[in-house]
Amino acid sequence: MKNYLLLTKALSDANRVRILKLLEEQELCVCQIIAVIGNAPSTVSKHLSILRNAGLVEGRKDGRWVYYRLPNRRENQAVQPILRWTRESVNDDHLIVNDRRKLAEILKINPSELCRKLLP
Amino acid sequence: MKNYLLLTKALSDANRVRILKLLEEQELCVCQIIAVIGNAPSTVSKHLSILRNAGLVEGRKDGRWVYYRLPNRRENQAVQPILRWTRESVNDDHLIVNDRRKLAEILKINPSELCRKLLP
DNA sequence: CGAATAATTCGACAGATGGCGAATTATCGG
DNA sequence: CCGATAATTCGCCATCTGTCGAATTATTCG
Repeated sequence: MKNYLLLTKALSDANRVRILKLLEEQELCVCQIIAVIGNAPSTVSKHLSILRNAGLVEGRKDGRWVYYRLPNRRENQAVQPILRWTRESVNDDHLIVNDRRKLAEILKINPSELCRKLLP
Repeated sequence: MKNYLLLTKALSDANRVRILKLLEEQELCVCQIIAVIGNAPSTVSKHLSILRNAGLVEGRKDGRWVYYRLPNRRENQAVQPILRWTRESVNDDHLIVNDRRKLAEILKINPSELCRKLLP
């Protein structure tokens, strides 16, 4: 039950679901997620820690950057059903579609340039 | 997304999950649910309305009593995957096991007697 | 080493949520 | 028709949660 509630609570916020949907596409650096979601860095960081704590994302540190991705079956088998359900349930939502569009734009920018733009 | 969040929010409270797990066994009258969960009637009623609003339970009025049950495939196909996941994910939790025990006791009592006992 | 920068943690605050008791509604039984 | 009763709605309160900006940590690069 404890773990079940960690999952459902993590999934009961729109911005966290948006983050998950972004990561369905590919691994992303925190500053890229910030650029799409539009919250303050501290807020996004907290969301990511909640998702990680529930086992819904994996973090990988590379120098100054931290990359997040969905766990593969080896890393966390338990969350695969709920990730699949999320993948299938939320797709044609305007917000999500628009996020994908934004992400495509952001991926054209060099990540290091991106961060300098975001934190003035 | 709106519907997805209705579901995940509804499922992100322990007492609401307890109610769902009780209903996996059989249709139940509100007073029986109150007897197991132990919250005030108004609280249980609110939980039930949140669950119903998410499509996770169906209510049926029979005279003074209202009975709740899980929706069958005809009534709400969309929630079947998440109900199945809930059924499979939360099972050997102490709280849930104990609720089943309590329910078994309560089912021995005539429902009309039960209610008189509960609301003194 | 020291300035710059990516990310996280901390502290504060507004708004959402779960809880209860009182009031209300609907229904049964005398 | 009227009292009793099952359930819901309402009003209120304590707590939790999402958000931000400031402070902190870790790392790169001049």
